Amino acid sequence: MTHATLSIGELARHTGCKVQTIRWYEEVGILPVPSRTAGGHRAYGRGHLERLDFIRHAREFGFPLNAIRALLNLASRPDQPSCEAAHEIACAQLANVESKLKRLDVLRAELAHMVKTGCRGAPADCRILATLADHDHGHCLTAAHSEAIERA
Amino acid sequence: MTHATLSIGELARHTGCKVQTIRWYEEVGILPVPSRTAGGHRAYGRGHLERLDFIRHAREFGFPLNAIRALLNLASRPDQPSCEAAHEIACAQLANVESKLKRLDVLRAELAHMVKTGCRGAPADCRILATLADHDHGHCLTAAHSEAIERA
DNA sequence: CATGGAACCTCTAGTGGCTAGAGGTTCAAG
DNA sequence: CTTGAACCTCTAGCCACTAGAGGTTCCATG
Repeated sequence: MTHATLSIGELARHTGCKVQTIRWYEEVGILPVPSRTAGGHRAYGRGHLERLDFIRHAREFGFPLNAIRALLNLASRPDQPSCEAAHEIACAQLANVESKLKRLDVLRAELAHMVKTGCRGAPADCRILATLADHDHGHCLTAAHSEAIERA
Repeated sequence: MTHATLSIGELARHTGCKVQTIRWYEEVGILPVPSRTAGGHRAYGRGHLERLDFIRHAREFGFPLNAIRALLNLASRPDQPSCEAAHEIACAQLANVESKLKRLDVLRAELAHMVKTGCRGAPADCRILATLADHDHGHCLTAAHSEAIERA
């Protein structure tokens, strides 16, 4: 009753996280090292469950692990500046997502244009290959994608 | 006059590609091995320049290297089925970008909500940390982000 | 022709966030 | 006591690069 323990598989089921991922979170120090059974199996407690829930949820929001680490530190000691710092981290992530969206939107328009134009029967007239081969970027809708558009 | 050669640095300048990246493209076999000077420096020709231009341009459209490899093969021998195959690859990339856009849009809305709600003075009431810690996802606008929203 | 510094060379390791597999051990149900 | 699922560690791979160490070559000056 005091503190039931969970195997790594049970923890995985409870959190929707893969077993290997849990072990990897332990390795990179974002999830505390659990105690072990006599045979060497990991035994997790409620604290681990909550922390992993937090991590998974934050990952779904796209926060990188470093940001999650910071958020977890803030959450663990609810003293004064925590809230502001959390706000900053969330804002940074929002800005990140917004910039990705912008770049992807440009990209979509260009790709859609490329696909739509297609080719006119003859393979030599293929617009897709022509667009990609074009030195002057003349087929592009914009030149705005010049700096690393992927890595989005 | 016949075929001026370019050093790796000159090729980099002409294509907007980093020197290391060019070497890496060679290593993974997407850019042909160039000839060398007596001292062992790489010497590139016009063919390399054009191919690297194609690669860079395609990368700006977010095509993965494997797709670019396929596109280059198609471009090199303009026989019948090339155009259709190129179209397929471009469509796949467009679909890819569109699905990323959808997921990022959901994400943006949720993040914006999270940031906007903020906290109400007391750090214990911080909505950001609360949202992330929330087991039931009660603070989320949607539950649609459940499957891997990042990797976008 | 000597010199110096920029540009080149190879090789290794790191990024982020996992995922997959080999080869072996432990646990729990029957 | 047996079986087989779940666990263990360790290594390597993914993608597309990027960074750095430590050494060599090139070429424009003096």
